[in-house]
Amino acid sequence: MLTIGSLGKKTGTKVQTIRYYEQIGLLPEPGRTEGGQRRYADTELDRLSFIRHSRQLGFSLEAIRELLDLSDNPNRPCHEADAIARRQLDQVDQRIARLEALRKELKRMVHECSGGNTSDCRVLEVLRDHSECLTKHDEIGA
Amino acid sequence: MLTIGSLGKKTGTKVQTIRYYEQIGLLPEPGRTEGGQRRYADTELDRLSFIRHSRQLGFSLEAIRELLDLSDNPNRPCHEADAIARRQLDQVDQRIARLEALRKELKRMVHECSGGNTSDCRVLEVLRDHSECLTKHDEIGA
DNA sequence: GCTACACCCTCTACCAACTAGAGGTTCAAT
DNA sequence: ATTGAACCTCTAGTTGGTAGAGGGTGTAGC
Repeated sequence: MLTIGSLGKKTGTKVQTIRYYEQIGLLPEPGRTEGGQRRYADTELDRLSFIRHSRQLGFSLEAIRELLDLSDNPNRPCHEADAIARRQLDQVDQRIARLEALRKELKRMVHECSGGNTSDCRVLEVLRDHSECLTKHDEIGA
Repeated sequence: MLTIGSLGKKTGTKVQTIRYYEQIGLLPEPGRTEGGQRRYADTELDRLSFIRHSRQLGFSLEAIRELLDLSDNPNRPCHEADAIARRQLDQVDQRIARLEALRKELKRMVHECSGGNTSDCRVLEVLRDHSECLTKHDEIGA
């Protein structure tokens, strides 16, 4: 039986985060000691590892909730889990594309700056005047 | 003189967001009509455009606050603005690198899935068992 | 058995950067 | 004068946690 602190150490999770996951229903309510302290078994360790690993791969807590649900029902078809992962992959692809457009623009800004006063700073100038940009980037950030 | 709504339309900003920027001191308090409605001049239009453009390039509101400050003082040296932009560029580079590691892992997961039941789903299996991963990705997400 | 002290408990509030809605007022056109 | 869109303030919600106050518990050493 693990205390919340040692569970945290084993999974690389802060204690508050574990309680937070319990609060939003991602982790079940664990057993307690007489004095009211949480004690965890290996099932909970596995579940928390699953959650943390999924977070590292960028899945949202909502997506993880679905994945856990699928994982709990071994006879449900696999394509649902697959679809969630594919969706995540798409999002990552989109974010990379946006960030790369961003990088290009920033690099250009920074390279054109030649020192001096802010009155003729290229960085500020570009920020002031959108028309100086190469791309439209309506939604580049995010 | 612009109403808050038309200022929003011109800059692609929601009305609530403009009020929010005012609240946190990014935009000055504008003039008001007798009835208390905000009215904006071109200075504010420029300032909001600057903010929105910077946001599109991924700058934080705090960074934008500094940039606006520099922009307001034309005789301050340019390298400060340059440093802020470089910092942003570094962050973007790091995010891209992390996302690319992520994409690799996700792609592998998805490709290995061959349909069937969740009981032998590769996606779920990889999430369960970190050791199946190619990279360490302690901090891949984010 | 007693004491120290690290660890645990709940609760509230905070972070970024907005967004949404309730409930009420004003502006401008007809 | 009336209508209706747009405005006002205020509060609360979003995601995924993090921080701190104020107090209780578990256990190791003596």
